[in-house]
Amino acid sequence: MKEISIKKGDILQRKGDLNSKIYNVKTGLLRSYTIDEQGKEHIYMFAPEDWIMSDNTLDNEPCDLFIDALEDSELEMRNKDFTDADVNTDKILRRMGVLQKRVIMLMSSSAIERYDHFVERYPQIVQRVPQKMIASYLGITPEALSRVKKERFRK
Amino acid sequence: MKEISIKKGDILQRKGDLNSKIYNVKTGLLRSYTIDEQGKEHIYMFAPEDWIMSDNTLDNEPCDLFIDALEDSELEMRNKDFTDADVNTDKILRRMGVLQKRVIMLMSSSAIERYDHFVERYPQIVQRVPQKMIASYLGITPEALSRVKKERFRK
DNA sequence: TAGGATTCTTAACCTATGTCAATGCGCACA
DNA sequence: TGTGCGCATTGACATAGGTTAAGAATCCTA
Repeated sequence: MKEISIKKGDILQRKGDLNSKIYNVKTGLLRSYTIDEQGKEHIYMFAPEDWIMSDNTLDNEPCDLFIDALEDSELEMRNKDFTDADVNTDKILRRMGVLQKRVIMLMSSSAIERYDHFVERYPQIVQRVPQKMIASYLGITPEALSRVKKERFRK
Repeated sequence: MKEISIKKGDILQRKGDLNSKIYNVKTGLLRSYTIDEQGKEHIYMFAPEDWIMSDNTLDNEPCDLFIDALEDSELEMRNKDFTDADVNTDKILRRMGVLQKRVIMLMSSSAIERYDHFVERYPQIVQRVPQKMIASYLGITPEALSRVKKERFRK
């Protein structure tokens, strides 16, 4: 285990890397994202204080995700061994719960429903990142998010 | 831990239940799915031999998923305590890897790309379930899957 | 082996969201 | 105190996938 401090914009991991670590966020805000063949960015997860951030690419293949800092951050970095007591089962379970909800919402909810759910669940993050990143997390374009927010207002 | 045998069609868990268990599939095939407000079914996961099946709804809330058997199956059923040696970290990591890939593909790939990926990754499952269930897993309608398969063929 | 149920395909039409381009705003910095 | 840059908004248009309905194929099961 190693404690590290990083600045806003610093990159911790790049898509294709092999030495994937697990980060425990003490202060600040991390983001993981991928870039597809068309060069488009898709945010996979935000990790504010008290969350863990890691890439879980299967089979020790080159990882899929970039990880960078959206704010100056202090982190604990360790190798991915799950038995480590500090990466406790509560955080793993919470992570799986978030992913389950996310998959279900991507499959069954409209853009505006996903947005409302996000704002309700993560009001702090909404304050801390530009709206285009929230759109990216929700799986839509910034233009679409702008539009659906406006449309809802008309009702 | 308890060993149970169930028949095709048997339901192990319903949306809204509280006593969520974790199942280790020894033989057979399970499926988890949700039903949205419009009554539409969305498959969350398949679990063939050697996979685990569980609901990871957050905060001990009523669960989101139905779980049923697509084939006669033999299972090990246990409570959700992660420290149990038999629900090992390999399976947890594999599960998180699958979810990560799933989220990324839902956000960045077209229907036909998701289908091709599924067929490549799970050829056995393709043989064992109707195509409309694969469509449901991919987040599209059976009609759309039928169409995109045909369209690809035209090229 | 027939008959009903389920699944798959196809077609016409619809809608949510993407794409592209233009504009304006707000903020950091010279 | 301007000015440049990233971000948000808006509009016109494009498109992937949804909806509905019908028919064809397949499969259970009596």
